[in-house]
Amino acid sequence: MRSPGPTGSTLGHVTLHLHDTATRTTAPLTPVREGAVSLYVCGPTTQGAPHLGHLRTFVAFDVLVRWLERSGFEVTHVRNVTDIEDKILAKSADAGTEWWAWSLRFEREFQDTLDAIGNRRPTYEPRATGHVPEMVELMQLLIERGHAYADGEGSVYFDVASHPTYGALTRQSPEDMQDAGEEMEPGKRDRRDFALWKAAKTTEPDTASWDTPFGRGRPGWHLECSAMSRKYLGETFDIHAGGLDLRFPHHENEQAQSHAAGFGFAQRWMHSGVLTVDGLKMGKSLDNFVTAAQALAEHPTPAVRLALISGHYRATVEYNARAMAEAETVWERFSATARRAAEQLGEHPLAAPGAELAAVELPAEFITAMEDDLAVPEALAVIHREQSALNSLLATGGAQAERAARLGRLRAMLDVLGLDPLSTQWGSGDASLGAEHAALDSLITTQLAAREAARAEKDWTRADALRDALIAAGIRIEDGPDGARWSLDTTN
RNA sequence: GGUGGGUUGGCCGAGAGGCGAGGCAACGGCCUGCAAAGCCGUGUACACGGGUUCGAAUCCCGUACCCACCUCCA
Repeated sequence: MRSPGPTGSTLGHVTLHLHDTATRTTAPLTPVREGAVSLYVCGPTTQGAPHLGHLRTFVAFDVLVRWLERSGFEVTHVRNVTDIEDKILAKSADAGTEWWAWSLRFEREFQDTLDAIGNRRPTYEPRATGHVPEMVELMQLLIERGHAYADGEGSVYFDVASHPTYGALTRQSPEDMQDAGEEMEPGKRDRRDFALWKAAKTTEPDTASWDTPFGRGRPGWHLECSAMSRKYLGETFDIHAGGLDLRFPHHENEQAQSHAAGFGFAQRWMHSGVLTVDGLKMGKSLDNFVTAAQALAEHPTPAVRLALISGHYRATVEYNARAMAEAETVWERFSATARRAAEQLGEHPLAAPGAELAAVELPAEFITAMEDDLAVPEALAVIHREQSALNSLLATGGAQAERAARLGRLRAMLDVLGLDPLSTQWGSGDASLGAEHAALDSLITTQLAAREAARAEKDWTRADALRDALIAAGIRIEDGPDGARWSLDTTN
C-alpha cells in the first residue's frame, strides 16, 4: 500500500493523472490538502426513477473514489439530492401527491439502486431543501458584491454581464448566447441572467416555498450546488464531477456563482460521457431511457456494472442487447474462475469473502492504466491476462502459494472496479447458503451422483440424459478432475 | 450558426509517429466417452483525398459522415 505524496499519490514514477474538462488537459492531481481529496458529484433530481444514464455517471465516479481510496487518499465525497424543482412539483401535483413525498420516494430508489450496483455511499448526501439558510447567505453575498439582484417579487437573478469570465468553462462567449437563455421573466435585466431563487407561485403548494429577505420563494437549480459544496468541502475543493450534459448551463452557472462570490471553487472538472441507445443519448429529451430497475431485472447486476465501465469514462457508451450479452459472458468468466480458485484454496485467507484485498500488491501495468485518467479498458486487459494465468494454474495444479497470489491479485484488481466476484456483494457461493440453495444443492448432487454411476458403467445415453435435463433446467455443469460442480446459469 | 468529441477488424474497444492491447463471436488444436468449462493457436483493421517523414491509424491541410452541448437532462 502506498501513501500519497505532496503532489498526489506516488508509486515510483507513477502519479495519478486526471483529465480536466475545463482546460482540456490531463495533468497530475495536486490536492488542496495533502493526502486528501474533496469531490463533489452532481446528484439526481428526484423527479423520477433512476435510469442507466444516471448509473453510468455514478458508477464511473465510484471507480474514481475506489481508486483514490486504494491509493491512500482520504476522500470526502459529496453527492447532492435536488429534492425540489419544477418537474418534481409538476409530477407530484399530477399524481395527487405531496412534492416532498414524491421526492423522498425517488431519493430512496436512487440510494437502493446505487447500493445494489455496488457503489460506495458518499460521505454526505445533502438535500437542497435542507440548505435554504446557506443559499440565502450566498445570495446576499452575491448581491453585496454586485453580481446578483432581487426583482422585488421574490426572485433573485445572477447578473451574467457583471461576471466577465462567464462562459469560460464551456468556451462560449456570452455574445453568442444573445438569443438564448431562460424564459425572459419580467424582473430579469438580461435574457442570459439565470434564476438563483424563484418566487413562489400561487399554483404551487405553500410547503414548496420559504421566506427570505427577498420575498417568498424556492431554490433555483444552480444555487444549491454552490452553497452545498461550500458547506461540506470548503470554498476551494479538488474535483467537481457530473455527467457531460450538465456542463452547460448547470456547471457554468455554478462556477459563475462561486467565483463571483470570491470562492476558489473546483480546481478540476470531470465529466462522464453519455450513455446512448441506438446511437442517441439516453435522456429526458428523447424519452428513450431504460430504467435501472428494468436493466437489473434483465441482467445480473455486476454484468450491468461491467457493461457501464467497459468503455472509458469519458467515451460514449452504447447500451444494447449485444453489449449486455458480452458483459454477462465476461462476468460469468470472472466469477467462475474466482469460485473455482476459491474452492481449490479452501480456507486460505485470500479466498474468503472479506479478504484483505487492500494489502494485495497490484500489478504495475494495472496501476499504470488506472493512474492514466482511469483507463479502465486497459485495466480490464490486465485483468484478463491475470485470469488466463490463474486458469492455467488451476488446470495444471500449480503451487498453492502462486494460485493464492494470483487469485488475490485478480480479486484486488476487480475490487477497484467494484467487481470482486467473491465479495459479500456479489458472492454467489457461501453467501447464498439459504434454505433454497441447500435444497437445490441436495437435488442436483443426487442427479450428479446418478450421472457418475451411469458414466462408471459407460452408459453414456443415461449419463447424457441426466446432464441434458440439468442444463435444460438452467444448471451449468462443469466436469473437473475431482468430479462435477454446478452453478446457476444466469446468462439467459 | 457557436463550442466540444468522434469514425479502428464480423462486433465491442484501447492505443497516439516504427513494436499486431484486450474482449465477444468464428475456426483449428489440446483435454473429454462425447460435450461444456479451461488452455493454446488463427485476424495485418484504423472514414476518404492530399501532404510532412526513412517510416503515418497516430502529425498537417482538405472532405464526408456521426454524436453531445448552446438555459429540462447523469
